[in-house]
Amino acid sequence: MTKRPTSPRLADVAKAAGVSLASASRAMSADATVGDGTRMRVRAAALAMGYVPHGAARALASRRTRTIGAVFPPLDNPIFASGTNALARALADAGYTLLLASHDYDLSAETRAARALIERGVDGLVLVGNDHEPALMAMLAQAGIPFEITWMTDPSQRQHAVGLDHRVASMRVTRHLLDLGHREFAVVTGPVHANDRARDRYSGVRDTLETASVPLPAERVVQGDFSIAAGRRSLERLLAQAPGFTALICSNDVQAIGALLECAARSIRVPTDLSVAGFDDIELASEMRPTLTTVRVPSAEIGRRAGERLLARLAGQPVERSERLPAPLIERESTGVAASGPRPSKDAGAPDSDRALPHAVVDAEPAR
Amino acid sequence: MTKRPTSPRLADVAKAAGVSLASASRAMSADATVGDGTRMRVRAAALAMGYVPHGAARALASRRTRTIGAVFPPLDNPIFASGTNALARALADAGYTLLLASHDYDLSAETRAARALIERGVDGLVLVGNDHEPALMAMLAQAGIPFEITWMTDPSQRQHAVGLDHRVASMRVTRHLLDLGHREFAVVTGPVHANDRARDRYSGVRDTLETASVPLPAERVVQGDFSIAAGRRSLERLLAQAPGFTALICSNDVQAIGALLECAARSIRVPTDLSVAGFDDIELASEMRPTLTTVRVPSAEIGRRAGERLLARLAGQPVERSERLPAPLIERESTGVAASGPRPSKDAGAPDSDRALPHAVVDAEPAR
DNA sequence: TTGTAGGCGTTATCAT
DNA sequence: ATGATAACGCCTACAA
Repeated sequence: MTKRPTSPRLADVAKAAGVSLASASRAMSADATVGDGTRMRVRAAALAMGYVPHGAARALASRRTRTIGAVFPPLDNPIFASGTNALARALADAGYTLLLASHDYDLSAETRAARALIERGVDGLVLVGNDHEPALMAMLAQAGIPFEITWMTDPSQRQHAVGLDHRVASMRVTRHLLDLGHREFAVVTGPVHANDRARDRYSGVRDTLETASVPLPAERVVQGDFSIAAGRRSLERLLAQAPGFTALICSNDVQAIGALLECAARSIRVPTDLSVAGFDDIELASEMRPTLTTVRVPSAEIGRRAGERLLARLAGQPVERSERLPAPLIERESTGVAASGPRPSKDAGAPDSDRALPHAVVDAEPAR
Repeated sequence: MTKRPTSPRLADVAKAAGVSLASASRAMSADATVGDGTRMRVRAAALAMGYVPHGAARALASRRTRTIGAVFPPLDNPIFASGTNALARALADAGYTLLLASHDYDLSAETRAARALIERGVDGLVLVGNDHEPALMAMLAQAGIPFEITWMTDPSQRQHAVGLDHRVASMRVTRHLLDLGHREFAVVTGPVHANDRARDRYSGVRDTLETASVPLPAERVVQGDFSIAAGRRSLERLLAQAPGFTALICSNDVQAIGALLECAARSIRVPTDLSVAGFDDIELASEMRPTLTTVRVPSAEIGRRAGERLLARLAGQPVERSERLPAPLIERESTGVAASGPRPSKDAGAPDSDRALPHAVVDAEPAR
């Protein structure tokens, strides 16, 4: 044992390069004012010694960690997985790292997780939706940490947010089915506690039907979590307790695919006997047979933009408060003219030709 | 403006509680020797002032961050998503936080990502597989950071690892199909660069066939990435360039499901005309029609165990070097007796009754 | 352009 | 059980 092999510090690098600690520090950080020769020598010495900066020391002195935190619902959900992935990538490209925490739609767990991230000194935070404990918001305010709300927009424009209007998108789906002549609806909703996205989607359906004077009795609404199995069971329950519906709206694609599989198992023809719609447009939606009518949620773009926006704000650049991404209705094979639909509202004779275009993208952004 | 509202430091809490900085520090960290009264007063003061510990300062002084890093391939892959999820949870339960980085099967990106994590002072690191740049291993060694290899075991027992033997599991799948009388095989392999799991799975198939003197011509092997679309295209290519096979082995479930969907589109009956097998046992595998024969990979458990093992090692507890989790073959509906299978190796008359048990778990751990 | 020196907020080592 | 006080490794005015 020669000397106890502790990893080299910046001071060691400086000594090896024959410069002061300060110069070494400048040479290592990109944009400082250092002589070219000095920079080269320092960098070379650092490389040779296998020097790795000490993040904590750097953070303590500079008061920033080049780290962004994110508190997400379970990553098992494909949309959050792809969002996380895109977020991590956007940050990495800028030399930032993602600190990740997740929770099971449990607000107090979310607060604890966020607290852990804040203690770690994250420079910014990414949250999902607007459902949070006041304590969390207070912590963020006191710590002065910039944050982004994702997947949702903030109508009040108080928070920085990048996402979509789940309610409007959901109304679009409902209207699509109404236009196909459906009058007997059933709904599979997700867990709505601590999940404003699911709540908005449900209220979009309910209110649209109400406006159209189409009833949605309580027995035609069931709640299940976001899994294929839950989708199957939900349809099963609906068929048992209130059969006779011709249109089924699910809170997300995973549930809808479960419903489609259950239909296949029961020889229920889709869309002849039953139309099924989802939400998210995961890869499987366009690959299933029948292909699934759904709303395209740009998860990866949400993740990417959240990262970019946060980085821009940290750099002092202006960004618009709330950014709404398009969430177009994607009409596919799983929805069609109502079987026993009474009076199809519009051109009930023609829609077959429309449906012949499976992957047609109908971006019905409300005209305004 | 009264005083510039900077967030309170431990010194402020100490003052408010009427104790010294040192006592306040001890009162905040669980296991120190402090008087009960002191602890109470300090905690109360901290709560009242909304005190949040400064992680960087703490890390600098204590030389540990209570943070674990993980460098994963894309989380789009369901197995990594659930593994990440379980890992994050296991760590959170112990007061640790997960620092996450991901890469696209790019070794140099992986090294860069790991470096970023090490700079952040992670107390431990989780990697996937054994394919890494020597530079990364050198960094880990020099920094003295404990790490876990996941999804793979390390036969040499040099590294700490928790995972499964992809080769053996893959051989099990192949033998299952051989036993069903298949002699004409086709294989969809994943990207094998920087992915020893995929390599092992492929070699397991190839070697098993070779041992059985069953040919696997080059035209019967295609490579595609891990997506449903790639699975479909791969089957398409195989049918175009070398039709006539009765068994298809895919590198993972996502590809296999793509293949099943393509079969449905082409009216190829599964398993009557073609048997299809996957790997991973994602949720969809048991929900698809036909249900998919595959290997159950305990992704969530791998993530959880990786976290637990790392925490145990950090606590100085002993853990066995390399931990192999069971990866049983799950026989389901997508595999069956070879249509034109020449001389079924064994009891070709009976297997139908076996196949009548769709979800049967056959854990064929090699006897040894 | 480069060097000097004073923090950054906590923990840990000593005394007491 | 508690209190001073010296690290911890780096950044950043400020001075030269």
